[in-house]
Amino acid sequence: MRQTHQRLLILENLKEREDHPSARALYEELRKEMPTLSRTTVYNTLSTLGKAGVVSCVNMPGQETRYECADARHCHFLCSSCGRLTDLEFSCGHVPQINMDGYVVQEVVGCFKGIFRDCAEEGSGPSG
Amino acid sequence: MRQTHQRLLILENLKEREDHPSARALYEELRKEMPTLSRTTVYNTLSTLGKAGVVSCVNMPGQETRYECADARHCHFLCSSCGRLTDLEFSCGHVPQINMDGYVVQEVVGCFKGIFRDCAEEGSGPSG
DNA sequence: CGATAAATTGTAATAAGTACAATATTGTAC
DNA sequence: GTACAATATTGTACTTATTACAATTTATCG
Repeated sequence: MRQTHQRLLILENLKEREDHPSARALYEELRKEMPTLSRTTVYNTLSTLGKAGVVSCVNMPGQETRYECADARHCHFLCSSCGRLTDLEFSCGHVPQINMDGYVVQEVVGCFKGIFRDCAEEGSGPSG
Repeated sequence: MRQTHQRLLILENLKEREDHPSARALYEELRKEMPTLSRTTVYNTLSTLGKAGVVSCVNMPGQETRYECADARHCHFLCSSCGRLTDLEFSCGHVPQINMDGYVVQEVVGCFKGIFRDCAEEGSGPSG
């Protein structure tokens, strides 16, 4: 894989931040540093880095796909009030067990949806 | 909530099948029985039933949102070869524990991606 | 049955993501 | 350093899931 300015920029940015940005968010942010950057490149790069196992993504209903650097397996928590997506320290522990059956697991997408206590106390909840 | 033909039809169909259809798939299927059914109604109904806690949905990268009747908490397995989405009997066991911290969990979205042994043996994998 | 509030419908819009062809850049051989 | 081939980037156009909205229809209650 070639080392291009765009790829380095995207990967560096993804390493620095912990807010699991979407492709759009990355594009908006990085355009400030590299105005010629194209949306397509962001998607391509995330896809390439994803296939290379360097980047992984999180998908939740009604949300854009959000990306992070792939490291140890962990789960995610999405706050339905503020939209922040954070890492949870543990990983789902059932993976080895389900390899027994009729399928082979390649990837674990564990995600928890709820609301931060802060958010719950501030407003009166996500929909009110 | 009003009891309409459309809602009953959608809910009944969702109860019968176990393939976790997408809104589009439901629409295509149910149009045979009710040709006047509109796409918007399918989306509206799934959203309404979702808010009522009757229906839940599963989201995986690069996939349409797929729906099922909400029952006991469980995880899902998506086969990257044939696209089938099946229920896994267990649920992620960490939910009570993470209620301790700074957030309240409302929903668990546990999903495992991989390949059915059948699919793996038949072809030479999803991309070949 | 008639009123009213809610649901359905179809069209149009939004927006995430992809395809593609032209241009530019990278890594390598010399 | 220069030339070359392979790969990456760019921008536009397209696809497609989902949402917005206004007009029409239907469910429910008296």
